[in-house]
Amino acid sequence: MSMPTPTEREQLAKAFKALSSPNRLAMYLDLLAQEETSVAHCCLGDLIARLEIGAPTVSHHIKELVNAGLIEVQRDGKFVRCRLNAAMRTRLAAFFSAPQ
Amino acid sequence: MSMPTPTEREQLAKAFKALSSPNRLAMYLDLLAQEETSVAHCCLGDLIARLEIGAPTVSHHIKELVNAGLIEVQRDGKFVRCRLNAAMRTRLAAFFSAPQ
DNA sequence: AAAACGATTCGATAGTTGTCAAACTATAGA
DNA sequence: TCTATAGTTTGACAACTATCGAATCGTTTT
Repeated sequence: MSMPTPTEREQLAKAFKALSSPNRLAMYLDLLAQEETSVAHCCLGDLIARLEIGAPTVSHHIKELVNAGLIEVQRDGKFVRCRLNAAMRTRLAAFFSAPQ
Repeated sequence: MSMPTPTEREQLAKAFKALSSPNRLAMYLDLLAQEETSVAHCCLGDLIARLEIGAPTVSHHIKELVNAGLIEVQRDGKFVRCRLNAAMRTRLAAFFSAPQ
């Protein structure tokens, strides 16, 4: 991996900060698992049910994850569907990958 | 990547928290760059010179990075040599790698 | 032994953050 | 239009954190 520019470094720090809260990491892992089992939908209610925190907190965390570029959301009627941002995932994988 | 256990999740969150501070991420990047250019030594003074923060703060950050399993340190006379923990790096790469 | 140097510990402080309860908005269905 | 459901916003607070200056510790050099 080549040396990130200062801007890239800030984006990386932002992504890591987003994943540094245990509950936010759990949310990311939930979406990761969903990705791999091809389950179609994942709305905030699902995440709220699995974690032991309130709706406002989940809503707040989702915003952080979106802002960090880690996930994407999309309104679908009453629901907000969440899924991983594949590009960012690839980028983070590259960051930690040893050269060659 | 298989679903991490709760303990693994906490270790991951800890690692991400350690990388979420811009200055700590800069330190990690410094060591990463060193790794790839095969420069032998890197003591705290080097990191202090490159960042604009004081020695006590750098010392504190180093402890956090060690505690998160991201780097390793070793006393060498007056100096403290720092280098990446390769195993943790591999683990984090695996975390973000898409399946297959 | 004394001075110099590299690093750590301590105490304090300004700023950040995870969480909640209450109030609110938006959409869907009766 | 009324009601229920899904999610958001606001305001507040306790806990945490990045940073600093001053004092201290450990090692090397003189």
